Amino acid sequence: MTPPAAKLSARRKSRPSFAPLSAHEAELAVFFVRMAGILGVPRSVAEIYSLLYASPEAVDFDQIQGRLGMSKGSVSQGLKFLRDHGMVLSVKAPGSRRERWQPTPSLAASLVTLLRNQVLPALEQSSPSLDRILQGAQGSQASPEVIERLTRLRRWNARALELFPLMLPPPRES
Amino acid sequence: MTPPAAKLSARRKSRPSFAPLSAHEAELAVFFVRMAGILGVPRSVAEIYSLLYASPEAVDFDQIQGRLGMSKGSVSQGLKFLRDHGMVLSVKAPGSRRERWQPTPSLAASLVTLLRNQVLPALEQSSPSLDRILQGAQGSQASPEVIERLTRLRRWNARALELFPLMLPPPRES
DNA sequence: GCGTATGTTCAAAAAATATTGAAACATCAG
DNA sequence: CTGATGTTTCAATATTTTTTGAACATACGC
Repeated sequence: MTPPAAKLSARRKSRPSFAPLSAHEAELAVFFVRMAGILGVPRSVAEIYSLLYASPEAVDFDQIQGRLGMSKGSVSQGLKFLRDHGMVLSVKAPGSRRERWQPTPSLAASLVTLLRNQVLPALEQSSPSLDRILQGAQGSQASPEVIERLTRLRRWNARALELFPLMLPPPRES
Repeated sequence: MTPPAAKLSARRKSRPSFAPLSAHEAELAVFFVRMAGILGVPRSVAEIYSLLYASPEAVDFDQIQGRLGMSKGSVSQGLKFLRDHGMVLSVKAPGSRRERWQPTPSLAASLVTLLRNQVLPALEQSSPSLDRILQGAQGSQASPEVIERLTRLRRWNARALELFPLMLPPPRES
């Protein structure tokens, strides 16, 4: 099936051809993918982060796409996710429009941000609900045991709500 | 379409017919489903837990199935999940083969167990990987920056690994 | 300013996950 | 013992999530 040396010297852009992941890079990706799974972060996002983490230099869009063999769409969405959660930083080389990416210095801080962003909205949304539910239970003749449970639940919710924001300053302006 | 009073007095078992969830029960379920989502716990499991949580008395298999309107399979799997993570307890009424379920007293403890069960295996599996990766990086001429990152990562992994088991005694025997 | 290098969006396809239900299994009350 | 009750299993199905890729936007170097 080998096609006849496809119109050689296609001037357009020497078809970059990126190195596949090394064994160690691949193994690190497995690690990150596994951990990400626990928080429901998609594989592609974990792979991107892993690549940046194992790279001495900042990595650009095309390298990410090429070395991980994933679509533009995935790279774009993955970087958006990582950006939105403050997990990566971009550096622009002068005289080029292209952005190059690297992991935020502290992985710990990144994780806290991620966690916060996932949990806080849920807690906030639930707060009024819990109040309503508890009041309802107290109004009707609900069992003391259930009321006790609901009370504890609401107390927790409230405590988490005031504790979380202390863990880190709110996400930087976009 | 009303069928002719379907053979009345079908002796077999008066078709129990379970009450649908009350407004408050439903709202609580939304809360638990939302929280469970963060940890990737399926909706059906959260619904079951929520129902038990809001019930003054222990609840049996058929009631769970009936009130939540879910299949036997889901109820069975859901209870298995909750059982395996120490989140529910069963009580057997004397003279009946049927089990009745209630939430474990401490939701906090349940969550820790759940977390531990999800995270620990991942950490353990990853430990040798990380060692290998780091050694590889040190062997080849990897950048100091990357080596530093990998070192920190492994230190974390190790620390988490020794910290986690302290949080609660290992899951009770089945 | 123009044209293209660079990135984003989003509908459709693919993959992963959860749910169902019927058949197999287990157990205990009689 | 045994048969009905109570539960689990698992292949098939339904649902949700993720990925793809081609069309669309944007802005920068020239």
